[in-house]
Parts: sequence; structure tokens; C-alpha cells
Amino acid sequence: MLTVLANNFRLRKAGLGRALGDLEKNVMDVLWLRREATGKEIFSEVRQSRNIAITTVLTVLERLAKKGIVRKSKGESVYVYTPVFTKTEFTDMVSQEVIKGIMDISASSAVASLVDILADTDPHELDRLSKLIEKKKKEIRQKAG
Amino acid sequence: MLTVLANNFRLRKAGLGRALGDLEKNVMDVLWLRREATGKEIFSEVRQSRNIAITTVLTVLERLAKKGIVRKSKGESVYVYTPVFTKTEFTDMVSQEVIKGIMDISASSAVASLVDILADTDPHELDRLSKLIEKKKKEIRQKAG
DNA sequence: AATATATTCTACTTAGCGTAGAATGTCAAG
DNA sequence: CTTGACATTCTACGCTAAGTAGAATATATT
Repeated sequence: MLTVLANNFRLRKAGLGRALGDLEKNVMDVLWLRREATGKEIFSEVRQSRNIAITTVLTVLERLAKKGIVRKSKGESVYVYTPVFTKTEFTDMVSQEVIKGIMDISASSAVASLVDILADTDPHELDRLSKLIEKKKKEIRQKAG
Repeated sequence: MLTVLANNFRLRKAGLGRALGDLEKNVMDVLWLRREATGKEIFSEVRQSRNIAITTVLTVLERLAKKGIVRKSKGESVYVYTPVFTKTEFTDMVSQEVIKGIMDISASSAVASLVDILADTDPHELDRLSKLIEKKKKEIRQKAG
């Protein structure tokens, strides 16, 4: 297969990696897991898997807050951070945007790609997809008729 | 709707914009249209819509060549550039990678998003999609049985 | 040789993200 | 009230991709 793309463009940075940097993702994962945490807690967590300074984590948290995907609020004594969206919500939003993006260039490509990949990674999903489509069509008829 | 993502992450840079920069995309479009062109020709074309120096175009062309999506070859007198992939091929590749990417985080999200967006931008495609799925399923059965 | 044209080099700019030390703020223990 | 410990913010450097283009060099062409 042609790996040109995968290597030369940062397309391959899987999933959220497209929306979040590596560390950002680590941080969010902790947050999504705990639903709320202090900088220090997040730091301790993240440090398990990588050597990093607490200030680094704080900086990232700050940026995440500025981006609006993390809420920073005064706790009893220290600040606590909470995710503004659940992981699912966020994931959906990203999917939404990303897919909208490729549909802008080519709906058929998008559709074809999805089916291919699905068939290949998760054939069961094909059924769910069929059903989803039927449901959607019905919805549309409803609205129209 | 929540526009958080769209604005704070470069997700919204539609389609190829995710794989190619703006100027890179302009250049590729010229190339895809002509199937082959000299730097100067591309420059003239691109300059129609934006003020830019020819060296800029050349630099971009150079980078594109290094990335492997443009071929640079000696013409009669000057270098001529040709796209290594057709726009469709490229688009498909990008879709492929991008979708693979979001499937990594959540197949269901991806699937749901696609159906939603499709329903709302191009309902006809839903039918094509159904057919595509049926075909795919048949293929799978074939292979299996 | 002199002028023009083509090509390459070099380099600055902007952004996002990772990184973290320095500076500053806060507060309780001594 | 001073010293630490801990929390938070500031500041800033590094890296990468992409946009940008002038300077330098190469190659005709007259």
C-alpha cells in the first residue's frame, strides 16, 4: 500500500491525535477517567508513563482551558480541572468535524473509505450501519411526508 | 451548535486542507487540472487569485516533490511537474487515512457521524451507501464461504 | 560579455504543541 | 514574622509544517 500520506502528512496521528497533541491527550484521558482532578493529580498520573515536569502539565491544562475543552475552577484550596465534554461527546464532535471535512472534498470517497475500512476491521458494524441507514431514511420520509 | 472544535483545532480546514496547506492545495489543483505544468505556468495560474512570488511557488513545488506527491522531471528546457496521483486517488487516500484515524477512537462515532452528515447534505447517497454495504457483505460472505 | 530566465539556497515568519525554569502567590508551622 | 512548602502563573525555548520570498547561482540567448 501507498504509505506516502501516512508518513508525510500528520494524517496518521490516530483519532484524537488529530485534535489533541500527545500530552494533551494523556491529560484529557486522565480527566475523562476521573471526571475531575487537580493539576497535581493529573501530573502524578501522567508521570507514570512518562518523565515530565508538573509545570508542563499545568501549562497544557491551561491551554486546554483556553481552548474551552477543560474547565478550571477553584476548589477548596487548589484549582480543579474538569472536562467540558465527555470523551464520547468530544469524540463525536471530532468525528463530525473530520468527516464533514472529507465530505467537503468527496462524499463518495468518504463513504467508500468508511465501508472498506469497516468491512475490514469490524464487519459486524456493517450491519449496525445498515440499520442505522434504514432508520435514517425512515426519519427522512417522516419529515418529508 | 458547539463550534469549539471548529475554531480551536484545525479540524475545519476542509478536506484536503487537512493534508495540504492552502498554497499547496492551490498548486495541486493547477497540476491536477493540467496534468503537467512548469513552475512558471503554475505560478501564473496561482497568481490570478493571490499575490505571490514565483519562488514561493517553486519552494512549495519542491516540498511537494520531496513529499512524493509531485514528480519533477526535466522537460525540453525547463522542469515540468506532474502529480504522482490523480486527485481522486489522492482524495481517496486521504479519506482512507482520516477515517481510519477516527475509527481508531470510535467506530461507532465515525459511522454515526457519517450517516448524519450524509442524511443532511446528500440524502441520495444514503441509497448508494446501502447498496455499497450489501455488496460488501456479499463479498465477505463470498470470501468466507 | 551582457541580459534574461530558470533553479536552488537560505532564511525569516507564524502556529501549535511539548517542555520547563523563574517568578510570584499563599499559607501554615515554627 | 520568617521560613518553607506547595500552588499557580509567566516567560520562553525547541521543534515541525507551511507560507513566504530574496539572494545566489546556473544556464541559455542574443
